[in-house]
Amino acid sequence: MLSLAEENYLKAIYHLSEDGTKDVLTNALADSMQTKAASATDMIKKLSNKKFISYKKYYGVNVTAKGKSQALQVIRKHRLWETFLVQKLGFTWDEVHEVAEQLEHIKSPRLIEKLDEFLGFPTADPHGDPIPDGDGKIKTKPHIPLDHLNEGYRGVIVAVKDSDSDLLKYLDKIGATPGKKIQLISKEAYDDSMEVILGDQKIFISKEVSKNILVTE
Amino acid sequence: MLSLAEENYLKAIYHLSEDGTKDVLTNALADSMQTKAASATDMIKKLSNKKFISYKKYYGVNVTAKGKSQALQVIRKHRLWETFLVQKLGFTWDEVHEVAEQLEHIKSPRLIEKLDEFLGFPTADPHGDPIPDGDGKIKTKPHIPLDHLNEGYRGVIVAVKDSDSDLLKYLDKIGATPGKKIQLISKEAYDDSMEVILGDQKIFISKEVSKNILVTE
DNA sequence: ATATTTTTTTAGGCTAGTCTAAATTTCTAC
DNA sequence: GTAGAAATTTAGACTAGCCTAAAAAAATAT
Repeated sequence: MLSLAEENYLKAIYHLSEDGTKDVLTNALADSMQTKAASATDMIKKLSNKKFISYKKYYGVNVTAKGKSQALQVIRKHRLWETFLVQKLGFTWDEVHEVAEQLEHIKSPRLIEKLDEFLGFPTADPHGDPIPDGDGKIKTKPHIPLDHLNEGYRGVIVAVKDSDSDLLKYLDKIGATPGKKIQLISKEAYDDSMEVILGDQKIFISKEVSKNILVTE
Repeated sequence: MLSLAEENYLKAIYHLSEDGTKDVLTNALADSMQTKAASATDMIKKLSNKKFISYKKYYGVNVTAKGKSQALQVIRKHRLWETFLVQKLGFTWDEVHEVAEQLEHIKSPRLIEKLDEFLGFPTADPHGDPIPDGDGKIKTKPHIPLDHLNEGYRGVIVAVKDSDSDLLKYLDKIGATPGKKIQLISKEAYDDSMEVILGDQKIFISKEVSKNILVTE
């Protein structure tokens, strides 16, 4: 059984490793957790002793199968709670993250089963991120950042990067939410800004924004 | 802002003081928290320094107005979550306490407002215990333990004491839940056991059980 | 009213998680 | 391939929350 702090570190490692594919360096972990490298090293040792990560001194860490499965359970809880907050309690998109950070640590397998059922077994959270099932399996839809595409593209928004609250508010305002159809009308070669059709509106967006909109096809 | 441990101690003090009316002794608090007296003393000092309780060495503690208000907020959250678990997620009566003990510590005033609204502003939890409002006000219904009443009594169950999971299961089985009408047919002077009508059934209950059923009138 | 028992507090030590500062290892540049 | 820079680890210290054992205060019994 992991402590709250251990769970948070493990989740951060999993995310930084891009779902377990890359090594994570101590400083990157410390930055992400807003602590110092020394603290990250301490926690790395603990998680390593418990076999959630494998650790080679000075060269960073990897999640083990055990660690990945544990991280996915936390992510599952986080995304189910976010879905609950938006769909059932009427929270807006950009308000949910902080609360879900707390709720994801509640220990009760039964609660999560029941919540999943109550929400109708959703496969994606309000940001479009996939919700792992009880066994940690993820239904991954392919998704491409909008800035990689060209004039003439038509598709559907599958997710948005949920890094920043101001960005989320903006995306919400222009209606760029998962599930919406989107059409790329023109793209300016100079700065990669673009004009798109979103619902029934024609909107101008910068490359900064288009990088954070993930679409199908 | 209180830590998780501080919140739990404060809540225990409030309950042991019977809603702030009695002094709470160090050993009673330690027993209730399943810790040792020395730990209770440590925490008493902390809560006292922060003005949530008033403390006279060797003579026990009292909740201050500030402490009472804080305790009621935690109790409010606990009871709202219990209501949610039973009404929305289909938990049974006896399963909710442990999970609510965790959920009650989530810090988000907005979450509690929204949850309250989602549940339709309930005034009592599944055990019949009153839910304090946002200002800590409690709608108290008068309630009498069933064993204090005599043959001929008719009334309604307002609450049950939620001390023990086996008791709750039994009460659930015989249908002794808050809101149900109850009629006392006969009472045996020898052992205070009694026969009651509950719904459409005639049931025999011992004094042990009747002490835990709280009724109106 | 004093001796004994009970209760409470204090003293000192432990772990988890954090920090700063120093030591060590790896990387980079020449 | 070695010097300096950057990253990482270690050492040692701090707080919160808990413990045991000893000391002190209050309650009780004769």
